[in-house]
Amino acid sequence: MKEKVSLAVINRLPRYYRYLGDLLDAGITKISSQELSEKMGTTASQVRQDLNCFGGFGQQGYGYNVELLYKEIASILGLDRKYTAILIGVGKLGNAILNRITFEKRGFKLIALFDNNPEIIGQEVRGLKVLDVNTIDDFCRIHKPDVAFLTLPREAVPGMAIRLEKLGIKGFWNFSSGYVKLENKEIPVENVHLGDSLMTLCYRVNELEKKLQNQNKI
Amino acid sequence: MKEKVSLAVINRLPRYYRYLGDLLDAGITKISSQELSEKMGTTASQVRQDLNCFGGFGQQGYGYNVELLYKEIASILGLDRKYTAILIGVGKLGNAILNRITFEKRGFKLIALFDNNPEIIGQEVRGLKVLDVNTIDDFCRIHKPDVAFLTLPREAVPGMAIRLEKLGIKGFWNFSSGYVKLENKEIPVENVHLGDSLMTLCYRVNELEKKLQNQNKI
DNA sequence: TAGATTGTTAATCGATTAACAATC
DNA sequence: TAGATTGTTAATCGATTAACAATC
Repeated sequence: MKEKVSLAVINRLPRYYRYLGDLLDAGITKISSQELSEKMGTTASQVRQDLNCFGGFGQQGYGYNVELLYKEIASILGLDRKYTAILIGVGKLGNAILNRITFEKRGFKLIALFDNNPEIIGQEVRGLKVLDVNTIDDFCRIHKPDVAFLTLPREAVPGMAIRLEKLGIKGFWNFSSGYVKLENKEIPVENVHLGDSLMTLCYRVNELEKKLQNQNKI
Repeated sequence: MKEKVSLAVINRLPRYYRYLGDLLDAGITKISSQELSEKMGTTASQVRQDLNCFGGFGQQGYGYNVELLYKEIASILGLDRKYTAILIGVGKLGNAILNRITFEKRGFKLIALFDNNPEIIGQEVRGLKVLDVNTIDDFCRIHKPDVAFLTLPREAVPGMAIRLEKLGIKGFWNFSSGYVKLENKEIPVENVHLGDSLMTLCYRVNELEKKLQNQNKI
């Protein structure tokens, strides 16, 4: 068991988890590091190294029990813990996220939604009434949510982040290109920078094109 | 100028680009690698190494011209190229993406939307009529779009990806947890795995909690 | 010119891969 | 027992950081 596990490994855990879930659904009960690595597009060595950061879940000569490993990874990720979450910004993106993600399976329980648009406030979304963002301070003092999902406009993000940090929020899932810059550098911030992802795609398509053009020349 | 630039560097380019855009907006004309690194939370050395993969854009004793560097990075990423794109799946997520991302600034021009829901087909979104997904083959043969944005349900993704690959699509932006598994391994696939991101956040919040608890014990 | 800061080479660090003894 | 496959140590590879001469 390792002292401090690198972010590279952590980022692979959800992927292992997904693949194992698929195997489970397919009724497969055991898998070797070799087989799993082929599915993931990595090496057997890496699979074993990664898993052994957290413990020896396999069995020599046999491999890994799919169900056991699946549950172990859920436990490592803390998906059984259920942190409470609030979402700020019930616009199109907020709605899409609410609609698409099963928070409960990912370690969170959504307890409130906030917006500043009078037309949206009061609406019911996914069983929760949208609250006025002006009441967020009181809400946090009373209910002490663990994390915040930020699906609001770019400009509003930095201020809201600071405000929520002061209110005791200890994790951010940020969808805007605005920066979540906090006092406490230890508070985790997961950014989903869609624009960045798209620009990376642009670069890679470019590279492929260049390559194809060079091949045609030869 | 480097032969093959690592993905680690590529993934940082959009971030440089964003920060430079902010500087530009703020009317700042020059910046040193040191200053830029502080904003980005990295080292001056890394900034210079990264940029020098593509050319010497700075000037000794002065630093980098913000506007010039901004334009250079746009050109490296290929944002001036404007690849044509289609989007498949005009549900909540598709709509949110359409609403939020300025494709034109990210190297793409959206030319068509597709869905299989009769209620959605025919609607106009962002100036484009939603087309029946059954007509996608003909559309691709005629208009030869470069890339596809996949915002459809998980189950539909693998089949659609293969179908589109055969139709000549050479880049995918995938929002589902379904796998885009292609014949040609060189075709770029950018996955936006929201669930993975959320699970990583869960892990990191967990780590922080553990740390705080240990501190309290001491 | 003196000071600042780049571009680039060299050193370090960390992550990935390979190898193999342990063992189911 | 023989075969398979893990857990783990060692080797390799790549990425990051440091250092410094070049030069604006």
